[in-house]
Order: sequence, then C-alpha cells, then structure tokens
Amino acid sequence: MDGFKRRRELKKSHILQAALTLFMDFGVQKVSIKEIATKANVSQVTIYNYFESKNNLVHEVIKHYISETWWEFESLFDNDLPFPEKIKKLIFAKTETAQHINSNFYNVIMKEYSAGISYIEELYQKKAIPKMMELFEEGKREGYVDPDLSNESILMYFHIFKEAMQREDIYNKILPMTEDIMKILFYGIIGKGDHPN
Amino acid sequence: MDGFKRRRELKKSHILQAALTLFMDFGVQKVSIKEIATKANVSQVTIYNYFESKNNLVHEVIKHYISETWWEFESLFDNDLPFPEKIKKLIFAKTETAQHINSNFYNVIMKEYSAGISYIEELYQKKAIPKMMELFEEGKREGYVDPDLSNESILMYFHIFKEAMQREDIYNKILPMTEDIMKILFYGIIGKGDHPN
Amino acid sequence: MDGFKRRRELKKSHILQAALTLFMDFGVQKVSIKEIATKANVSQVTIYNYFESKNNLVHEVIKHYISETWWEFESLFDNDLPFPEKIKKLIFAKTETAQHINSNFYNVIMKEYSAGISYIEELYQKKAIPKMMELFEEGKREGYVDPDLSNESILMYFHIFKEAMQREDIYNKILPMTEDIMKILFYGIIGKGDHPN
Amino acid sequence: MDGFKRRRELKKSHILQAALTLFMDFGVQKVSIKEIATKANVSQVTIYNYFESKNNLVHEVIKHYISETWWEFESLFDNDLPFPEKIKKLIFAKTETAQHINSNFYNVIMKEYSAGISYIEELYQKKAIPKMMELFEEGKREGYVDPDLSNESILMYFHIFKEAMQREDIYNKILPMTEDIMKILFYGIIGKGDHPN
DNA sequence: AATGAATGAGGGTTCATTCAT
DNA sequence: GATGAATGAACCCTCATTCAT
Repeated sequence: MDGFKRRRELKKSHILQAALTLFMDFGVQKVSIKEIATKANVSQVTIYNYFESKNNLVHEVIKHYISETWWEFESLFDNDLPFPEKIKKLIFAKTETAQHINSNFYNVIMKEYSAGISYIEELYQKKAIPKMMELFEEGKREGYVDPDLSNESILMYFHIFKEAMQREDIYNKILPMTEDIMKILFYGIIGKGDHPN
Repeated sequence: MDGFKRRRELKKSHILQAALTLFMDFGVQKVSIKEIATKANVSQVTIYNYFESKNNLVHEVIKHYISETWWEFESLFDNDLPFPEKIKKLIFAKTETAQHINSNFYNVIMKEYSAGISYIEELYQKKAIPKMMELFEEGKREGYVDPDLSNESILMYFHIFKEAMQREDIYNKILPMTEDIMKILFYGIIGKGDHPN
Repeated sequence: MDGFKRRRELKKSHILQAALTLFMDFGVQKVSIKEIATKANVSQVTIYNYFESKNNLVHEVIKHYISETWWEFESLFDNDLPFPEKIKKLIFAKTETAQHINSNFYNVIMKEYSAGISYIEELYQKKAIPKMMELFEEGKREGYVDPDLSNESILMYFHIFKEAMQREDIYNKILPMTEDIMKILFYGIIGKGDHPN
Repeated sequence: MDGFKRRRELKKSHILQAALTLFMDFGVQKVSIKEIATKANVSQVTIYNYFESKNNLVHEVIKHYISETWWEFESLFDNDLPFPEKIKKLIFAKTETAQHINSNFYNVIMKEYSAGISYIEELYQKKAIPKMMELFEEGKREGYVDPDLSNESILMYFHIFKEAMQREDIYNKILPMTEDIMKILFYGIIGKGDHPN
C-alpha cells in the first residue's frame, strides 16, 4: 500500500473511530454527520467522499466495530483454563470495545444482523457459533454440560446472558452477584442438592 | 367527574393510546407529534395543551404503558399452579401489551427506569419486586429453589430472561426450545444427573 | 367558503403567484424554496405545509399557470373578426400571462405535458384542440384554408409558431415582420402570384 | 504540434466529447463536473486545469458542438438538388449531431446565442445566414419564392421551423405529415387553388 | 378549549471549486 | 502536469414548538 492509500486508510479509520465513539455514547440517530466531522477534524463533505451516505457510514462503523469485537471474543478462547472458568470469563469478561455501548447503536447493529447483513452473519455463523459449539462439546465431554441439552438451546441461553452483560446498568448490578449467577448457570435455581422429584 | 373532565380524560386517553401504538411500532424518535396528532384525530396543539412537550408525552405514555403492563403481570400470579408452572408462565407468557415492542421504545423506557423516574421505580420496588420475592420464597419452601441463593440474584437472573423474551426475534427463536431452556433454568447446564465434583 | 379557508386560499395563491413569477424569470431549478418564501413573505415551512414538496409546488404552479393561460386563449375566440384576423391575433396576440416565460420553466411544463399529466392533457385534448379544429373548419368553409390539408397538420404548423412566439427573443425579432410572416402563412413562400408548376 | 500539445489536445477533446454527450442527454445543470470527469476518465481538477470553470467548459462545449454542427449544415448545400428538395432536406434532415438534444442544453445554447457570444454569432452572421440568403435568392430566381418577401422574414420563418425540428417530440409527430407541412410551407394554408380575394 | 397557521433550528446531501502533493 | 483530498455554500426537507384566532 503506497503513501496515498495509507493516509486515506488512516483518515478513514479516524472517521470510523470518531463515529464509533459517538454512536456508542449517543446512538446513531442522535449523532449528526456534522458532529462526526467536527470530532474527526474533517469537513462533512469529506465524510461523504469516503462513505457516500450516513447509512453507509453506519454500515462501515458496524463492520469496524464487529471485527474489533471479534478479536477480543476470539482471544477469550486462547487459554487452557478449566471449563467453568472459561464460561465465567466468557460471560463476565468486560471486553474493551464492547462496553458502554449505547442501546440505540446496539439495536441498529442487531437490525443489521437480523436483516442478514452478510459480513456479520458470516462472522457469526462461520466463526463465533462453531467456536461456542466446540466449547459446549468440551463441557459435555468433561461432564460439565448435560449431554441431553441441544447445543442450540445452550447457545441461546448464553446469548441472552452475554447480551445482557453488554448493558452497563445490568452489568454493574450483576457483578457483585457473580458467584450466585454462575451457580444458577451451572446448577440451575434448584442447586446441586437433592431434588424434589 | 363532570362531563367536561370526562371528555378531557377521554381525549387524553386517545392521544396516549395513539402515541403508545406508534411508539411500540416505530420507536419514540421516529414518530413525530404530527403523526400522533393525525392518528388521534386532534391537532398538534391539542397535544401540547395536554402534555406540554414531546418529552412529557413520552413520560406519560410510559406511565400509561407500565400501568397497563402491570395489571397483566399481576394477574400472572393469580392462580394455584405449582411452582415450576408459574415460572414457565412468567417467562414465556406473552403479555398482551408487552409484545412486539419496538426496541427504541423499550430503551427509552429503560432509560427512564434507570434514571430513577419515580413512578416506575415505585411500582417496581413496592409491588413487582415483593411479588417476585414472595414467589422465590415459595420456591425455596417447596424445594424448587436453592435456599443458599440470594433472592436478588435470582431476580436479576429472571429479569434478564424476561427482558430478552420481550424482543420478538429472541422470543421466536426460543419458543421451540422451551423445554430445554426450562431445564437449564431449573437444573443448570449440568443437568440433574451426577455431577463431576 | 368560510374565512379560514378563504385566507388559506389567498395565501396559497400568493405563494403560487410568487413562485410563478420567479419560475418564469429564472426557471424552476434556479429558484430555491427560500427565494419563493422570501418573495411570498412566508417561511419556507409554510410552503411545505401547503404544497408538501418542491415538485408538488411546481405541479400546482403549472396548473395555476395553465388555467390562467387558458382563459386568455379562450377569449381570443370570443369575437366576430374575419378568419385572417383571427389567425393573426392567435399567433401574435401577446397574452398577458404567457409572455416572458423562462425557457427552463417552459420545458418543465412541456415535460409535464408529454408525461401525460392529466390536467394539462385534458384541457388541451378536450378544449384547446377542438377549438382550433373548429377554427380550421371555418377557414376551410370560407376558402381560407385548403380543404385538402389535414387539420392535424395545420394544428402542428400553428403549434410550432405559437410556441416560437412565446420566446421573447423570437417574438421581438418577428414583430416588425408581421405582414410578411402572415403572407407566408397564408400563401406560402411562393406567394399568391403565378406558380412555377 | 509536438507530442505534449497533441496529447493535451486529445485529452481536451475527450473531455469536451464526454461533456457534450452528457449535456445533450441530461442538460447542463443536471450534469456535475464529477460525472464529466468520470466519463472522461480524468480527475475533476484536470477539467479545471483545462477549462477554468464549469461555465467556461460549457462555452467550449457549445463552440465544439456548433462547429461540428456547422459542417453538417454546410454539407446540406453541397448538392444540385432542385430548390424544393433542398428546402425539404434543410428542414427535415436529421443531422447526426443535432438530434436528441436535451432541451436544457438547447436553451443554454440559445442563451449564449442571444447574449451575442461572438463565436456563434460570427459563424451565424458570416456563414450560415449568407448561405441561407443565397438559397432564398435562388428560390426567388426560379420562381419558388415570392420576390416581395424580405429574406429576413423567410429566414425567421425557416429558423422557427428548423428549431422546432430539433425537438424530438415535435420531430416525431411531424414526420408523418411531411407532405402536408411542405405544402403549407410553399403554398400557405390557402393552398395553390383559387384564392378568396 | 381547540385549532390552523407559522416558524427557527437543524439534518442529510450535492456541487463547483480550491488545496496540496 | 495530474490528481486525491478537502471544503463552504447552498439546497430540499422535517420537526418540535409557538402564535393567533
């Protein structure tokens, strides 16, 4: 990549980062192109030159965000922790990028996702889900996961949790309860003791 | 209440209902006062006469919505079902009002809530939470809930689920997995069988 | 029509007139909503309240213009002048409305017309053309028009002239040549004298 | 002309051609410098380097267009057809360049012309008009044109026609009526028969 | 009390043009 | 000499809100 292209990419990256920060703080709709331009120290038109429209900028920001997030997610698996610790980390690890995400921005991402935007879909289907499935299988092998449960159910279950953790308010409330929550997760609300039936 | 006041209340109610419907479908930001006025068959100014500002209207709509939702929530407890059935109903019952709620509107409500808006806070603290706590105690007495778990943790746990269920996409995906999800909820991912430790 | 409606119509008419004047002078594209608003002494938004979009305003201005023009056109027939005088008047009469029309505006009107916009089309097909045809028939009866010529051809022929007359530059150049032009129109370039073949 | 200059002229010509095509299709106002640059495979700035401003580019394009058109016009006279055939050809010949010209572009040219832009004016005054005058004189000599008519009047008359023919809609409507139109042109609407007075 | 009319502020977007390499 | 990058100004349009009747 020559100097021209590199500088272009750098500036694009600046704009993306500025937009990402603003979107995460205030949501997509509340942030105007003007604000992004100001924060990125460029003119509005420059943004249009690079991204063509606000909609497109939003797409690119999401891609940017998703791929950054992805690396952090993937790194969670790069260790030899025992299964329960992996799970704990997976749910409670505060990823650098993902925290403090404005709910509007979050919803926009979800809308993209459920609209089947290929980039996210592919990353999720081809990489994230298989990684999780593999983890569940490991848990089943080691006796930590009931082999009768379908991986899909467990995935949904985790998904719901992981998502809730992204919300700052919930995260803060739940942090002091980590142990209890982990217990419920593993042993259910009944606990490991004797069961009524 | 004399005729004047009654008509006034009726009109207010019309406006609230119109606004609620639109907010639930499209979110708060995407709905303009003009649209609400049109749907409610009044002029924009009438809305201002009654509600002073859009922000205030939103507050009132949320109050309206929360109280409607509350009756449905309360009614979930009016039965003699065994504990597990109550839980299932609690999580999976599609309340009439709450379903299909636009995520933007949902977030606005949540923001109100976490901002400590008194009305919601009070309803939640003084009515909803005690009702839930009572339920958990019942579960503990009957051996369905581990007595070592704090009620607060269980509450959070349920909260996360109940909230996820409000989202149409998640609800639809999870419905076919009801049994698995309930199993995880009660027995954890380990299941009721022998435990590794 | 009550006072409200009357005032509304009056204001609408103001805006239409302002827009018409500007369009005729500078063309549609060169005139901004802001300019129209300033000239009509209203805010831009008022124009949008009345006309919804610039496109729509243009439509309405054209309708307004066409109907005004129509009365003047129709009045040209309300007389007992001999056929040749009628023709002369028809071609050279400077209608109050039609003169000084900016060519861009003219083209926009023509585009509307050829797009088959119903209002203009109908006026033209059902009223203007029959009126002209009738005139040609009169001319044929009185020996002023060759009965072998199709009315359609004559219509086209006149149409071309009448249109050219609308253009200020042409009109001014042609005015001193009125007699010659009329002669050509009636007797052709060959003139009434003996013909070569 | 050395290689540098030749390449420069080639590029200029490319740009002119690209601009001309676009102007003829969409009009001057609707075509942006960016589009021209893209079509000509140069950068926007190159256009500015060569033509200084859009206005100036438009001038140059018109000059380019006029001179191309001129050759075609001139060639119409290079034959030994009898007078009536020459006239017919003159009016109905669809020149290669001139056809399908967007009306906006046409008007811009006309504005240039009536503004007395020297290049066009000169070509017109010194070349086109004399050529036409010569033709009329020929017609007069051969008895096809009434010697009492001033050449200026006939010129205007033809001008109006020729112009109308440039418009696609009119051209298409008039083509099937060629014979009638030619008859009117030569013998007037009265025709060659006996005259009423 | 209710409403039609009106608006200032701001949003996304486009364009002709200039800067800087 | 040629270009990618950048921009101020303007445009159409929307919205929450106020005015005037």
